[in-house]
Amino acid sequence: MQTAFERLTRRAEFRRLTRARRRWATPGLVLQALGRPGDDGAPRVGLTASRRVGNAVRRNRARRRLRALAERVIPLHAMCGHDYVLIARTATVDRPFTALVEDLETAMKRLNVWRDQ
RNA sequence: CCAGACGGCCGGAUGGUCGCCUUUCGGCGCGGGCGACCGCAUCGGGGGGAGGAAAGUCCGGGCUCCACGGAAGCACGGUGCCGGAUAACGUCCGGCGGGGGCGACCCUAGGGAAAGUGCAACAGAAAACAUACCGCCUGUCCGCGCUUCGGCAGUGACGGGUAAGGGUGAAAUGGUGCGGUAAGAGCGCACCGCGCGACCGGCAACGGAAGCGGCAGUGUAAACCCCACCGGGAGCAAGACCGUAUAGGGGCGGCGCGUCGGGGCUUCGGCCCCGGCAGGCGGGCUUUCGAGCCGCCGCCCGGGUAGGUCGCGCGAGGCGUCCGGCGACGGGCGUCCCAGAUGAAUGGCCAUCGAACGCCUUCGGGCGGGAACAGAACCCGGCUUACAGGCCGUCUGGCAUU
RNA sequence: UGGGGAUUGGUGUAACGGUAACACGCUUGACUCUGAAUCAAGUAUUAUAGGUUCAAAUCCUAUAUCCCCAG
Repeated sequence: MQTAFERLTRRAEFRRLTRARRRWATPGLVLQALGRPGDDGAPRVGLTASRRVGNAVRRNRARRRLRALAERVIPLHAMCGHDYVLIARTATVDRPFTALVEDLETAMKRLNVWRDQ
């Protein structure tokens, strides 16, 4: 398997992507992406599930589905040297997994961070 | 069989595949160390990986830091029948009193109202300390009416007795009956209620009770309050350790007022200007000419923001069994090690099976449907709240049968 | 984690334990040729559930939602 991705863990890193205002929303999720100048390392991914998604069980489940989604798509198609944040929405829990995959691919293409194999 | 009461337990299952966190064992590699070994990276194998409420944060404790004098008291807050259990509790167990239910059983903040203060709307005559609106009985006086002239009944004014009756209210100074009386009244008597209560049972709460008292002060303390008991304060973001820099504190040591030529001024000490040479990271200010302050360089020390590590899971521990106890619980023995994350692991996807529930039904079943409440964050004991559905046991009432 | 507070018509606020008040709004009617203004009437599970009390928006307990403060 290719070099996977690292996780975003610092609040400042999340805020950097939020301030960039470069995002694309789909029914299943919202994607934020931003390049890291002068760094061509592995992509880094952060996951967010706010209280609007539901109670703790729904939030955990939404985050875990997004994590599984990232494990499947990011290593293959994400451009290196970029940070990504996947934000859960209310529909994330109930949406079919294949539709979530399409959502993420669409969002990545729209933000011009798509990389063909 | 129907209806119900109480207690306990479970709370989706199986498989495939791809992953995550932690722990342990082994292999290879790199780095450090004389070495035992330690650290890092990677690969492979094994073990473990959400709950009965993990939730709300309403109590109690452990643990840590702060304060302190072994404490005690005041304030404030809490608890509140009695006894026990416990590390402790507002929890639990057993018992008592009161209330509810045919019953099993359930509910119960349930100390003190003759220590004091407050409050009791409206209605009612009167609402807590004594009283009298209507009424009932009665005395005196005046007038009127009737009269057989003896009085009689009614009415008015003033006075006395009374607490039966009336109506109000949540609550009205015991209730019923008989006697009694001018009318009445525990005024007297009987029964019931109430108060005190020798004595008896019980560790106690409390229960029983001879006898005494004609009955005495209604309620409210989840109003203030009194009494008894409990509580020092803060919380794992506690607290400890490491510690980045072009940030910053302290100490020690080091780094400077060069010289030559020409000109000008002079209080004759020096000062200024121009040029050359040498040196350096070496600049600025003050000076009593010793130096001082800022500064720069080196070394050392302390604090410490980003961040990291520990705290962090062997414990009032789980399971089994025996003993003591009505029980909560306690004790002995055996056995097991059983989550530890930190933008936060405990999962994603697929398949099969599947309870509830809904629809249809020829009552055999068929179709749909797909699992409630909910996710550890230092730990433990409780309480409270949420929860589809299912299982087990004990007991009560009713019906039927024997 | 610790502490404090709020919840009353549609909205914003009142109410010593004793008929839930006020303003604006809304609805209906009157007045007007019509509208505005005006007048009249209506508009409440006092967040929910228990308890104390003769009586609870008020006192107590639990629950739900929301807000604020400190770290």
